[in-house]
Amino acid sequence: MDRILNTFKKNGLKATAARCRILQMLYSTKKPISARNIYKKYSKELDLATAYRVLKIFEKKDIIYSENTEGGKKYYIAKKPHHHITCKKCKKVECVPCRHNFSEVKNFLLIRHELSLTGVCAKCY
Amino acid sequence: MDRILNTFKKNGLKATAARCRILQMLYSTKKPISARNIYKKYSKELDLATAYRVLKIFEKKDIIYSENTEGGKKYYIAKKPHHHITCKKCKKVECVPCRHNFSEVKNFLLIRHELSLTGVCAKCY
DNA sequence: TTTAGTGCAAAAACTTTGCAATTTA
DNA sequence: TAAATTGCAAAGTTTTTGCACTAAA
Repeated sequence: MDRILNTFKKNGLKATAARCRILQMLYSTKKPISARNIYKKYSKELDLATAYRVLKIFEKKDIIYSENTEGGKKYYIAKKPHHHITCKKCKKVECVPCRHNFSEVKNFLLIRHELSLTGVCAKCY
Repeated sequence: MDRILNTFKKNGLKATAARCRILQMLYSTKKPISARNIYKKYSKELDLATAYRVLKIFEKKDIIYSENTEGGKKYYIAKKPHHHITCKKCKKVECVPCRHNFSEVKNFLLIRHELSLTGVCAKCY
């Protein structure tokens, strides 16, 4: 909880109930999650528009990361840079460490890279 | 044009006007493009729903590839595996060859990977 | 008490679907 | 001519926005 409040203070964000809930949830799952899924979990205490707004500002402050998926944008916490692989059958998501260095992209200064991996997990194979 | 008709024949697809237009367009740009953008270009001769349907079936047949972006799904032709980098300022899109081998993902059989790169191009820097 | 954040409702943007009419092979 | 494809209209999803109200600092 301190960690969360610190994050807000460091980033000049007011510590509101909505923000606490959302960041807490992201910390606890670590898997990428959509605004709608967060909203579903807290539909009584949280508006969907607020979820979208909070996630957007967290990303802008580099508190969380995002990736664009089939079902829309998903957000997640990342201690170390990593990516996700989704099992095509059971939809399980696992983290994959990022081993790549993209500084070599010609004529571009790289700002961010987003890698989306799809496969079949050992169980489903 | 022969190339296009051949592609349809090879994949058991009827050669309709809509499909020809769309595949032609993808061949000529090679940049990722959305259903809506294709529709805009041909709004008189092509329905938006058809564009979505055609693109979906092309992808299923591995005639084209897709990536999920900020503004929704985009499709493109790829001779060799490659990715795209978008300039954050001018939105220009360039192709980046794919140099990566992801066979090493633990406990997963990899089916596809999608890499999205964002940076600032030399002109805008 | 001032400013930033939220809820609600409406709308914009993206995507899918059913069905009748049309087109292709 | 039979089967696949399309256009149209409607609806389902995802995301954004304006505005009045509320809560945090």
